[in-house]
Amino acid sequence: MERDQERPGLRPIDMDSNEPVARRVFRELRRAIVRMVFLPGQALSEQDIADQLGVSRQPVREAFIKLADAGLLQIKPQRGSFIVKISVRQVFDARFVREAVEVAVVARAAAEATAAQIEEFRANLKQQAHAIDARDHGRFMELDEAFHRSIALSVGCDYAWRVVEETKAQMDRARYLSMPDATPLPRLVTQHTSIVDAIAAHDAAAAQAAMSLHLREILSSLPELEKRFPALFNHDIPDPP
Amino acid sequence: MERDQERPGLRPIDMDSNEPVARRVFRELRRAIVRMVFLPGQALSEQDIADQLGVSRQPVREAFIKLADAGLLQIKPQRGSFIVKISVRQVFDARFVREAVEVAVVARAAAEATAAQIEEFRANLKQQAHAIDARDHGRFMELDEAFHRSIALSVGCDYAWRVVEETKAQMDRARYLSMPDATPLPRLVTQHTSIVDAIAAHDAAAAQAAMSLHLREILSSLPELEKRFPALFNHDIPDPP
DNA sequence: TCATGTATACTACCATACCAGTTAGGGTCA
DNA sequence: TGACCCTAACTGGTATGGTAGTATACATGA
Repeated sequence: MERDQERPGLRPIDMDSNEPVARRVFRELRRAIVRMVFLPGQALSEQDIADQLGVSRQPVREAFIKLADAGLLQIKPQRGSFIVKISVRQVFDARFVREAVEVAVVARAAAEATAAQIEEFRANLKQQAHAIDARDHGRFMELDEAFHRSIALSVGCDYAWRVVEETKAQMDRARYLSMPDATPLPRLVTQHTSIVDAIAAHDAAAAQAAMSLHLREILSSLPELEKRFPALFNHDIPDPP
Repeated sequence: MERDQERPGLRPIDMDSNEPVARRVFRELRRAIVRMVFLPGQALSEQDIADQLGVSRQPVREAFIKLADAGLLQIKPQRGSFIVKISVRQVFDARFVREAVEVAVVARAAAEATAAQIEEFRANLKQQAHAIDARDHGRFMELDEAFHRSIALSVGCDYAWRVVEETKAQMDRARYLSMPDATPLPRLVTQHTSIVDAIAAHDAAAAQAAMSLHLREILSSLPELEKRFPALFNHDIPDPP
């Protein structure tokens, strides 16, 4: 048996593609970090990753820098690079920004969304229900992200969604941690439905309230997670630069 | 006379410092772009900048990539890197996100700010008035930024401020463009004062409304600027990747 | 046993060299 | 004169070499 099959790790970078190697390395690493393939606290070496992926150190270095900007990797000069531990403070900060942006977006959606777009949202909701029936948590998380994204893009808030995406990275690590037991997914679908209903009714205030409530509940299990996986969390205050 | 005195350009990077060269190059370039030392549309070469700053291409390249992420530079592989033209669409998108975040921040400030912090805000307001009396526009913009930052940091919204900083870069280029004639600065101080008053009264709704109004007016002169400096603006839709 | 100095094996950072793709200009040929 | 092609001089992307700093294992000493 191939060991790579059992433990996902990192697959070699797909050659013969126009896309810069550095960008693909970044995406692959980011995916691995968010999906907890690399655990918080773990050290990552430019040389190691370069060898595993079959590329030189240079693109790996560029990917490292972008990961550091995204708050997923801490580069300690002349010492090493480490997956940042999940910080409850940091996750809640990200949630705060995400709520601010998505609440503003959904208000615009309630004012501007067309019937066709609302139908699209509802179609996604049906798929979410199917994914739950099939016990396919990974699929549900993809649909969840697509749901929020489609709302933002439907009203032209591309840049706003880009900001949300960055904040999501922090939050999603915690969500992947809680995946097996799973937060009650049907409840999330109910909340999603409330959001769409408010948009369809062109009730901005209700849409904002529904989105706000939804985003506040997503992380309700965070304190419990911190107790269950203390090694993956950063409890103290971060050291200044 | 030194030519460097007349045309700011780029000064050589300060040696003997622990801070990574790449970061300093990034800051210097970002400052130059936001202050319109490099004009939108202008080509920037990694090699040129490296020579001007007295460093190698490597840290310059890293700075370029970060500038591209910030939406200030467009890197066209094998062709060149160009200061992105100001896009009205992009500036308004940034403004939308900034308003969403700062409105949420100021609501929290209205709920939590202490008397000492409010005094600090008012002290800044006085300095703003002095800067206007002294016709020191540059100083005013610094105080303006410090004002918004101090509100965010006073309630622990460090990450939120980081997001705002990114959005500000887009907006500030337009503001520097309108600097000489100047938007009516006393009006901005009045709006700032309204915000502080609402915070002091612990009236979250009023604070939100004041901040929202303030951020909407900042760019009221943007369409006029586009007419006066058409070469610096990007009028068409951006070409897909 | 414990504290301390030192050699070594890392790290990330920066400089340099090479590569492939693009562009612009000049010369050639119809 | 005009369309074409080829060459040379760029561009950014990648690979590699060298340097300074840090952590650690280990030997040495009290």
